[in-house]
Amino acid sequence: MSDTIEQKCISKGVKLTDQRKVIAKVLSESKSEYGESDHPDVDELYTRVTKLDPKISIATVYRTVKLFEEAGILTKHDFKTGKARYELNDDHNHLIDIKTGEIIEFVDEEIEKLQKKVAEKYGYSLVDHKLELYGVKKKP
Amino acid sequence: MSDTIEQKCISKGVKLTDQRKVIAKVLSESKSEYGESDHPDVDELYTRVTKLDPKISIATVYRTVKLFEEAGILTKHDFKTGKARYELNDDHNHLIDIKTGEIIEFVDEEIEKLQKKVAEKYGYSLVDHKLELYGVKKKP
DNA sequence: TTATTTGCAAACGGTTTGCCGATTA
DNA sequence: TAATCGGCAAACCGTTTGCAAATAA
Repeated sequence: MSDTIEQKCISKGVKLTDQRKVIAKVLSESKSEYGESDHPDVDELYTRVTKLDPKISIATVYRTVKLFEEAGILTKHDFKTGKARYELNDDHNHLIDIKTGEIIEFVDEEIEKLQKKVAEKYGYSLVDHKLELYGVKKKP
Repeated sequence: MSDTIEQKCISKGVKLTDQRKVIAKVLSESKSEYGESDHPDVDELYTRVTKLDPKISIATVYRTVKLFEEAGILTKHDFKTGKARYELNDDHNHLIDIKTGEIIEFVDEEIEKLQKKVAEKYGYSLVDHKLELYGVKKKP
């Protein structure tokens, strides 16, 4: 589970090219100072990637990001902001500050359980879910 | 609360043009046979609208839909499908069949409460939320 | 009348793709 | 070597916008 991206690629039969290694490196370093993913978009990834290898094209970033998503390595988010944003796969939800855009990650076991229950109730088994909370900071 | 779209427009100071009336009409008739919204995208709206008034342009549909959204009449959804889809404002969540694309609407008071609790926990007051469950139908 | 709206077509911005030389396994 | 990949630039597609004519209030 805590394999590196490169290991995951190998186990999924994804060819490891230089460009993909660089992109993988940037992705695994995409953490905020609190250790959470900072959810970069493709442009942002592209600028970080070209610092390590200036010859990589943005088309490659798009292709790689899609590849990694299909391999179950990355998760794509749309939020309410036009551009798609990516982060390493992990099972958590997002609380988004509608004033600042700050993103807080959280998990809540109880909510997870209830989600499963709702799906069951309609005769479905839950495959995936997306929960986004939008809020404003309260005065202390 | 159960005002018609036209009434809402008037109370929000939105000018009622012929085109907007037609689009409002189509939107309020956008129900599945079970009375749920069928979540049309702009293209779909456009084809329905032009059946009533063939001269309306797609630009007007885009502008109107955005206007109605800003007026709190419509809700825009992105789901995982490229095009934005719209429905009359209502407070419910979506369970999406990943095989068929069928959309089931649901509300769950318990989940709502927990969401509010999570936001509070991080010092936020909840302004909006989005919950999507993706599932597959179980064998009976 | 006057500010707003519409239709048209062109522009936009994020994303995808065809071609072909380069690279991986 | 065979299959896949990457760079480039052009295409794509949903959405937005500038402009002049039309229209709601």
